[in-house]
Amino acid sequence: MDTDILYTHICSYVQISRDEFELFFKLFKPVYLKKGEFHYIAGKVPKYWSFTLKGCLREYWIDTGGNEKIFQFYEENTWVGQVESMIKQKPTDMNLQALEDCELLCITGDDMCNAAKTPWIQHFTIQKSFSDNAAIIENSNRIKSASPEELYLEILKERPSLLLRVPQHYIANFLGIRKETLSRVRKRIAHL
Amino acid sequence: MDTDILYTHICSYVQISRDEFELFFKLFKPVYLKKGEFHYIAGKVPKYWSFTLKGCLREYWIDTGGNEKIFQFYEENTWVGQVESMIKQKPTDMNLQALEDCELLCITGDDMCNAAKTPWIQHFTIQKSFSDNAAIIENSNRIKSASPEELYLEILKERPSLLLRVPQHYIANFLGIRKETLSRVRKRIAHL
DNA sequence: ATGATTTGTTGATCCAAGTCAACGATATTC
DNA sequence: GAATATCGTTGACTTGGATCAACAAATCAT
Repeated sequence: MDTDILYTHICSYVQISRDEFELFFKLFKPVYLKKGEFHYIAGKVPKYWSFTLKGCLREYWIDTGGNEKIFQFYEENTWVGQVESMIKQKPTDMNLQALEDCELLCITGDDMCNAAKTPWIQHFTIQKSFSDNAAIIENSNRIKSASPEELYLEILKERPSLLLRVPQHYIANFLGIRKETLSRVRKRIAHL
Repeated sequence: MDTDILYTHICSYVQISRDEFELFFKLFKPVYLKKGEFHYIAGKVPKYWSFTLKGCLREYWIDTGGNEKIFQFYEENTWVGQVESMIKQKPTDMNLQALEDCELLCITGDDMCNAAKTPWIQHFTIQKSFSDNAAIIENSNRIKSASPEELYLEILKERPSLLLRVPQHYIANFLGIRKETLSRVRKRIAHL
């Protein structure tokens, strides 16, 4: 198992030695998902907090009208999990599904809580929580205020890799528009 | 100064003694805002993290089109502040304005960081950050998926006090619709 | 390979909300 | 208490995106 990727990632939040990292790393186990499989589903408490090594996943919930709403896509080197739900042992309302064969590094809620007694891990957790918070707000604001065309151009600029691996109708869903509308937006943009 | 309100509030997150609380409480100072005044503005780093004792505030940002977008209203017994911005000394893009004369309890970013060395305060901070996180996601999801009428009915149910003290056009802005549309929604609902 | 499913495009129509404008009602201010 | 902002309602009109439907293209399964 190549530990470099996660080590590098964590170092972007906190300065730690390789040894400190290895102790933490021992708590993770690899999980492999086939395309289409679920890592957690609505109505249950997720088992793990996970780091994506390979693959792409979509996290969605079902709205009151019974429609799937994609909340987020996760690609390589991102964390995914329902921390609040695991801590409080409260079922999540999100579903996490692999869009490709995936390879994750997973830690249980309990192990994470214990690990958080270690100062640097606690610090990492807090930093991450705050920056997640800010990112969610920013993302939420963006979606609230932009037109479909602006949203698509933004995703084209910010996350071009997504567009190459995720079916368009999922992108449309994520942006809160119909697949037909996205198709037309793309056509309009191409003609510019 | 009546310390009961904040003490009770914090106890809903962590079990602490009155003495422990008083030590923490010493770090807060009262701030009074007149209707219309700003507690922080976009482009600067906010000075304080604040607990609302009295009054109502709106937090908004300016979108790329130059329009005000209300992100949240704050009433009594809620925390308001840009934690990420204070920690990283990075200017916020939010404005916080008093909609009524307000009374806040404020702690500086530095004092908060120091205080976070105390275990219960750190625990409180983490818990709050996680639950904020979950709340923001839920709110963002709601706004994404509901019709104006559903949104208004929800606010009517969840935060009826807001409707009594906040001008309707601010509510409309918060819901992401025009004031005329909200007026018509209200008319329709009244006729049911 | 071939049939079946998933995915993406295009056209026609509809409708909810935006826009513009006028006006009433309500607060604020001096 | 008159003058002035602010706030809320209503009407007429426009429009962007949803909806419905048909089909084309790509992918998958056996």
